[in-house]
Amino acid sequence: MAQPPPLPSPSSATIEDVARLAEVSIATVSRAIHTPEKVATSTRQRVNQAIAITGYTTNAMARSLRMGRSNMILVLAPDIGDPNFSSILVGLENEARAHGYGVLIGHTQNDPERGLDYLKFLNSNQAAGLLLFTGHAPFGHQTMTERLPPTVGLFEPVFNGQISYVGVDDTAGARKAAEHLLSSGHRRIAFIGESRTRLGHQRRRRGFDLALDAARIPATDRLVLEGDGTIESGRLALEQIFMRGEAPTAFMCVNDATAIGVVNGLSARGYELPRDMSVIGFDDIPQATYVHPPLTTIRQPRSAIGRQAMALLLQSLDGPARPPEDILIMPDLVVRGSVTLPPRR
Amino acid sequence: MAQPPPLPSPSSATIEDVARLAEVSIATVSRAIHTPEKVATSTRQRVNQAIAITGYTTNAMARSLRMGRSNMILVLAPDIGDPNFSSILVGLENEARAHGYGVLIGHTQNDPERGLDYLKFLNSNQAAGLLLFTGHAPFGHQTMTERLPPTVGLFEPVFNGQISYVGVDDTAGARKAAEHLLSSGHRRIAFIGESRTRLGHQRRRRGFDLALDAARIPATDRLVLEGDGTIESGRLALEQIFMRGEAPTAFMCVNDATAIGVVNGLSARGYELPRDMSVIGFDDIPQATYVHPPLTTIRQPRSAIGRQAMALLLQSLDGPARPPEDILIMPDLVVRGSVTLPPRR
DNA sequence: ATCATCCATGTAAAGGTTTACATTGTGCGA
DNA sequence: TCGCACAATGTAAACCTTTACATGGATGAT
Repeated sequence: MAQPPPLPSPSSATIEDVARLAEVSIATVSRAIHTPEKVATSTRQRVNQAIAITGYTTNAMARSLRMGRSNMILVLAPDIGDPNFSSILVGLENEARAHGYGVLIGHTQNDPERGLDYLKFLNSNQAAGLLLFTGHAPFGHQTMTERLPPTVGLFEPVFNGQISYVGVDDTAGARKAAEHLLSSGHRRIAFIGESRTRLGHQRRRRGFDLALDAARIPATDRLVLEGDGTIESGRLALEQIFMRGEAPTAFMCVNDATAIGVVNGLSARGYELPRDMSVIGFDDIPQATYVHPPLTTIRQPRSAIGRQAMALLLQSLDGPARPPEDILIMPDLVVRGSVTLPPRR
Repeated sequence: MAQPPPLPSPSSATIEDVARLAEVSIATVSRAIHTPEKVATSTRQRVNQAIAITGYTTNAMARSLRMGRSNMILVLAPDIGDPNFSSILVGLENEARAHGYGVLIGHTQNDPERGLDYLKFLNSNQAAGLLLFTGHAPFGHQTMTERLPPTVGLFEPVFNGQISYVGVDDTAGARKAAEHLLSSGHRRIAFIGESRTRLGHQRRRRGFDLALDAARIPATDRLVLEGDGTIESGRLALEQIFMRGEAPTAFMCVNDATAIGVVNGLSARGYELPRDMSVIGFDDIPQATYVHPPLTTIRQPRSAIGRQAMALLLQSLDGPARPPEDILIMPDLVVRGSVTLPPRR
């Protein structure tokens, strides 16, 4: 008859249980786990057996308390639903896992109270490193970075550039987008989504200007409208343009959400796209494929950003402190159906 | 002249620093924080002052280690990008926060290895409770639930119903959807997304059958196609229907993603919707608004589910153990543009 | 004046690890 | 045979809290 399997201890086993069973001291158990070469083979075997029987797993909390450092990385995002977020996460996690780190996610909702909760988490050494999504400084801007563990920003700089960040080369990407419109023959182009606060969006504006400068399009021929990067803001900007009565032949939008707003607005006004108007976005979010027409846009190299950001973070965890470093990855143009030649006058 | 502000200790202050400064014992400090009524007013003031000066925040890890329980809730999801997830999260977090708990998110990607990492996290008492998204059992199905902290499932039952879950009443919701199609005059209706594994989807199928039974639609008039709930699966099922040459007048899809696949497929074949075909979905994901035509669907009461699930979890944290309990919330029909009368023959 | 209460505070243990240092025992060279 | 080096293991402190229990002093009743 088969023996019933050994009962796993109801509340999980401690290192002491293992030591007792293996008839060694707890120090030896710890060594058998972390520096096996310092333990005699026979002892090691007994310990491993005892671990198997008890089902022991080391209490990460006690471990971190003692070591003053955990092996978790905290990723803080203002909005988990951000379509950029979920795809970047996989890159982050793969890289972390390869180095023995786990990833936890915190959702701040741009609420400083919540940010503070996570700050306490960090101050208790419950995470060894911090990743900040989309340039938000979740603890209020005055936070001293000295109290934080090693930190890397994702997509946008944080804390006035006091820390490293990994992002896309917004200027170059935007320039590619604008050049695509120019080379399709457009001359009157509107830029939708001017921002005073978001650096990335400012850079995209700059890329737009660089391309149009190079093509010698006079500044007076450029329409620039403000927007906060939401679908609604795209629609709104469109209204303003039509109120002024100066319709361009193409729209370059600061991101895909804005572009979707513009596309919807144009369709609602009876324009047939892309015959009557061309629209280009930035980001390549999943929805970009499902708009009609599918959006031509600039693709965020998401998994590359995730991988590099985590790699950078892990370096500063293990290695010595290094000066902040900005890594910009070049994005690519994705041609779909929303850009064609301008209509004949 | 203003004094320079007191330097915050470089590595964060411990309770001992506070005690020294306030000239009391660490026990008194702890009491001043947690049971202030047991500390003399004057002492309490001195302690509070010392806390302010040192910038002390209690080390959550040491606290949890001592108390054998933390005040964090872990939410485990196979796919953070799931459009249901982000909106449910807010409900969860609000409820948790109101009771002094924080929320951390783990992304399992349906990878048992990652699941195991989070299991270690739990076994170290780093989270007091667990929330499982979409019926996935991230540690492999054989895991003994005894080792887990109090756990509640979201949307679908987990561990064969051994734990409570909060979800939508899929059967009733699907019935509402089917009845909407019936009352619009449809008689030949296809159900897209039959599943052998996902219970929620099976229930939706059942709601479909109940409605059609009640309307005395013979079983032979019902088309049922398999699908795994992805956009692609919707498109695929559509192909099969056309290959068989038995087009219905309406499609009831197991979820919105499937419905989007069907809508795209129909448009690609030149059908004009909703004139030629009606389509109804389930879930009401954000994209449902941006398809053409906007999708009529059944709305998941997301924030209610989040709130209730967290409330249920918190109850079993504080109160005594209770038997597993299933809470089903009734979803509502959202009428948009994808359902009309069937075309005349 | 004596004693019992009670309030405010301190002492010390416990929670589960890791690791510097101390101890033991073995083998080897002289 | 002695002593030394080194390998294997054990002892105990430290990480930072919380809390049961002990202590001391003041208050009030008798």
